[in-house]
Formats: sequence, C-alpha cells, structure tokens
Amino acid sequence: MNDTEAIDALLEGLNPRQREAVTHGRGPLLVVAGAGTGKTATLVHRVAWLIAQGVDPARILLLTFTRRAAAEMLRRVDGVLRRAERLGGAPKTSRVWGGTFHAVATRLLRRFGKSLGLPEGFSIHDRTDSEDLLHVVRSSLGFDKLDRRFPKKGTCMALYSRCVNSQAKLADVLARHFPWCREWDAQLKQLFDAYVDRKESLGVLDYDDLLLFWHALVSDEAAGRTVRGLFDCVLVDEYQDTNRLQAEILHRLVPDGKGLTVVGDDAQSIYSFRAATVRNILDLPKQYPDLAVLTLEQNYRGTEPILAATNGVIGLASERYAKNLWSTRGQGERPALVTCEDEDDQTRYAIERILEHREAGIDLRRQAVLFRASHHSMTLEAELARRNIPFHKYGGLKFVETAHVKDLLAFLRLAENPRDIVAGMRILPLLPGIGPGRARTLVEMVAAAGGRFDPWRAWCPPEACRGAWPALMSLLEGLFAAKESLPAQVHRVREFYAPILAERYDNAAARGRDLEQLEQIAARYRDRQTMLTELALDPPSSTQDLAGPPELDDDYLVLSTIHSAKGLEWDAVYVLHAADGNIPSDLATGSPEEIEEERRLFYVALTRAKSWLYVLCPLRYYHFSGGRGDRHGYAQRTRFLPESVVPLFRQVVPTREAAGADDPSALRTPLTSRAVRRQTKDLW
DNA sequence: CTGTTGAAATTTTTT
DNA sequence: ATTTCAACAG
Repeated sequence: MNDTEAIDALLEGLNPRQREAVTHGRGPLLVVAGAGTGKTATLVHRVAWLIAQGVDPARILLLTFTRRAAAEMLRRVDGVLRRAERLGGAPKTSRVWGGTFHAVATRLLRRFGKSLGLPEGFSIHDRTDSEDLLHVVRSSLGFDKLDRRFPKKGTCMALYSRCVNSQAKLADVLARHFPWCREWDAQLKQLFDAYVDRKESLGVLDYDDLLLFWHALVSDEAAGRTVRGLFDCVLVDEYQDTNRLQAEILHRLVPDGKGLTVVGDDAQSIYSFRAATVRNILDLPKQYPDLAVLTLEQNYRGTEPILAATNGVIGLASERYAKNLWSTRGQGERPALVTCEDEDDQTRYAIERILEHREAGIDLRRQAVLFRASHHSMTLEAELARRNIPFHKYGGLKFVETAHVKDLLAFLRLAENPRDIVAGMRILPLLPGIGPGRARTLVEMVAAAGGRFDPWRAWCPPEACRGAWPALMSLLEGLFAAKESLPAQVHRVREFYAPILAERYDNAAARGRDLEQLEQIAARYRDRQTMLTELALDPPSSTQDLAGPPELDDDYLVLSTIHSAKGLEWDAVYVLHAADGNIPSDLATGSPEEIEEERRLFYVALTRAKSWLYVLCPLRYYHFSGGRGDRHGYAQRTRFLPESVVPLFRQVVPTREAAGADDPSALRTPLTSRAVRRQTKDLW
C-alpha cells in the first residue's frame, strides 16, 4: 500500500471540514466543534495522522478532561492506525502522554519537581483532604472561636481555589463571587498564607498546586526549555472548560503555537464554578496571530427533530458563537416534554420507556438518565434496585470519598508520608480515648520530628487506648517498611480496622465488602504511591467501575450528572427534573452569567441524545426537611423551555391508570384521603 | 480531653 | 439529611 492509499484509508469516513482539521499542518489550530459534530473523531484521527506522518508518539501530549476520555481516545487512535495500515501491529499509542492537566502535571512534577524544590514523594490531597487541612489551619489560628461565624471550610477552599485558578486577587474574587465573606478579608489572607506554608512543610500538594507548579516549571528558564522540549505536538480537548491558569500553562508550553491543536465549543462551557472561562477560546486568536480556526457544524448525532429542539434551546442564549448545526440523520420522533405529577410519576414514566426501548432492542447501556444534582436520581435508584434493573451511576459522591474508604486509605497515606497530618487526624481519633485534641498533638509531634514515628513509640496512651495503641504502632511500622505486597498491606489495615468499622458505622457489612474490593484493586497498581496518586486524581465513580471493565454480556443503565455526561452520547436520553430550581439550580441563579451557564448545562444534557429524548418535569416535589409531615411545593417547567420552544417538543402527560394498573406497588402515592388532606393543607 | 447530645445552619456541578 | 458547633458529663 502506498502513502496516498494509506492516508485515504486513514481519512475514510470524515467530511471535508474534518479532513481539513485532521491534516492541518504544524501551525496552531483551533477547532470549534458543536455538539455531536464528530469532535472526538476528528481529534482521534488527527493524532493518528500525526503518528502516520512520523511524529514520535512519545512526543505527543493529549490533554483531556478525564482520564477515561484520554484512554478511550487513544484506544480509538490505535484502531484507526490499524485500519489504515491493514495490519494488527502493536498499539503505538502506549507512549503518548495522555491525561488530564492534573495527571500530566503530576507526572512532570514527579520527574522535574526537584528543580523547583519539591520533595520527590509528595502526596496529593484531594478536595476533601484540602478542606480538612484548611480546617486544621483555621483552628490553629483560632478562627473557629471568633464571635461571628467564620466561613465554612468548604467555602474557604472554594475561595482559595478560585483565586489560584483564575489568577485573581482575593479582593476581586470576594467582591465578584463571595460578597457575603468580604468582612473576613484579613483573616482569609492569613488563613491562606498559613495554608500554603503548611502544605510546604508537610510535603503535600493539592489539585491547584499541581497546576501552579506546572506553571512554574514551564515559566522557569531552564526547566521550561526541558519540558517544552519533550513535545512536538500538543492537543487539548474541551478547551472551553479550562481555566486561566491552564491557559497560561498551555501558552508557556507552546509559545509559538507550533504543533498545537485545540478543540472546544463555547456553547458547552459548564465548569465556570471551577474557574473555567470561555475567554480561553475567544482569546486564542490574540495569543496566536497565525491561528487557523475551523468550525464543524455538521451534526452526526441527533435526528433532525432533536437538533431542532436543542438549537431552539441554545438559540435563546444571550451570547454565543454563531453556529448552525445541521443534521444528516433525517427524521425521527420529536423529543418528548413529559409533564409529570410528581417524582414517582416521573420515575415510573422513565422506567416504562426504558424497558420499552430495551424490548425494542436498545440495550440499557445505550440509554442514559441525566440530572443536574446527584441526589435527583435517588427515587429512581431505589425503584431500579427494587425492580432489579442494573445501573451504573456516574458523578456525585465517589467511592473513594465514602468515609470507610477514606479511613482505610488514610493508613496507607500516613505510611507513605508520615507528615501528612490530614491522614493522621483521620486515623488517630478512630482509637478509643483519642479525640481531636490528642490527635493534634500527636500529629504535630511527627511533623516536627521530620516525619518519623519515634515520638509515638515513646508516647504513653491513656487507659482506654492501652490495647489498641501498640497494635496501631506495629501496623504502621509494618506499612512503613513496605516489605509486603500492596494487597497484603491493605489486608493488614482491614484486619485492624474491621472492629472500628463495625462499631462506628451502620451497614458495616456493605462497607466491609467495599474494602475487600479495594484490597483486590490494590493488586493492579505498581506501588503504593501510584495507587494513592491515581485514586486522588482519578477516583473511580462507582464500585462497579472499580471492579474493572464490565462483562460483555452484562447490560446496565447509565445514570449520570449532566457534568459527568459531557462528551458522551446515547440512543435514548432521559433528562430528569427539568424544573426551575433544579435546572437552573436555585443555588446558581445569582447572576445572569450563572443562569447562562445553567442554560448551557441543559443544552449539554439534551444534546447527548441520538434518537430519543425525553425531558421530564415533575410539577410537585416533596421536601422532607424541617420536621413533621412531608411538605411539598410546586415547581415550574424550567425557564429554558419557554412557550416559544415548547412546540419543538411533543407534549406528554402520562396517565396514572395505565401506569399503575398491573403493578399496584408502583403507585406509591395513590390518590387517597392523605392526598386530599395534603391538598387542603396547601391552602395555608 | 473525650464522647455524647442537641440545636442550628446548609443543602450543586469536579480535577 | 447532613454537617457543624456549643454545652455538658465523665
């Protein structure tokens, strides 16, 4: 096969615009790709094309939004290359640098961090750990004892993080995003100063540090040259969701734009709460005067009616890059706008349609239920479980964020880095007779001893702890020596932790199984540091996820937050709780910008659908907070579906009789005297 | 200083 | 429903 044939084979199936993007030369390139326009395919083929052109895979950097996205893309690159070469050669992409900004930062800093004075074995704190450390610092400064309430640790963290990621002054961030915290300006400064110092002395980096130090690395004269010299081509996906710090890293990494490819869609920017800014896309032409801009507008995903509806929704956005998405997929059903009476109604309707589609040959895994907030799917999850319908949930509380898993990992973390006081503060109070007070002094002792456990050996524990203390010491010493295999280490921790688990948590059995699973997983990692790093940077979203690639024959429905559904697509998509207050979230209606972001979020949800789209809106919702009886309120259809776009949907009002007839238990709020009383109570 | 109890406040999205 | 804080008994 000659070169021309090989190139043709590689470009097979791409439209002219995509080909142009794929075969673009070495000058900087921006691909503005609307939803469903084959953005991923284009990026995949471009990587394949570069490799086919002779670029060394080890000198390609592919920055994505999640690790999963990177792995998936590289898998597809291999597929394309194999097809083009018509041979089943070994994968060529194993040496490509693929991953999130944070993961790549970690890799670079492990290798070159020494030149910045970073310790070789730095630990990585996830969001919760960072908040915990901030809490420790806050109490050591005495801010928890002030007469007026100091902002919560989560708020402090959000503030700190936004300053770093948007590279903005605290005063500006306070004024723009946290006006109710302005009175604490001085204390916050002090807190953040102390937090930064503390991280340094503990040998710990948080998420923001990873970016910050990568930035420092490429800003440094000598180190910058080295790092820049590693890559011939840099490709960035989902650029609309990067923040200012990431943009500056990129600019310093590729100052002349040579070999740079950036892909994004301003209409899908949904991470401004993480300081992402569309300005990164809009300003790219200013950074690179010779930037080529290509727009992909041909939509391959949705049917015409779906596209008409999604275009209608985004058409109401106050400001956007003009794009006219057009479909080649032809006719299909108009998307459904389903007005449900309440949440049970919504659940029932969704499950009926899901099963119907499955009967018609659309596997569960080709269908997804999407929602704004993780808890919006609780009722549905309960009902799916009751009916034995398998599902995987993405987004929301992660496996590694559950208390018992965090506990277990804290033992490993402490052994890895004894100065990590967050790990210590987690483990020590698990023992009887040790509370926050003693834990703090103990943890400070080790930190002061430069990370040696000697002071603990000499410590005389209180009565209640006489038995447990020596056991903990021998456990930690065993782990510290790290002579055993990783699963064996986890096993030891489990043995020590089992009685604590049983005593402190309910449903200890289920939690125990999680930990067993963790022990199994441990075998997959090269070493302890790798395991801790990877779990911090890329937490598996569910236990099922941890269990490894699912069996081919097992079919499961996907439940996902809209954020976690970014970049994915399904044949049938169900969007739950399309009511004002949920989308847009009540918590995000403070400013017009926030509302616009919620609109894009809704747009992202709708554009995940290929053939069938159901938007469900329960009009009545219950909230069980605030004491006796269940109260409820009435919701309005989301403001993103005003009368003007409603005709793009077919309106559906499910009937109860049909739904409940053959399954009385499905009717969980029958119209009984109770409902009558409730309606009466509505009058006041 | 620990561990428990009760009251009050807050309640999203994620690397 | 969960988290956080203050108060109090051991």
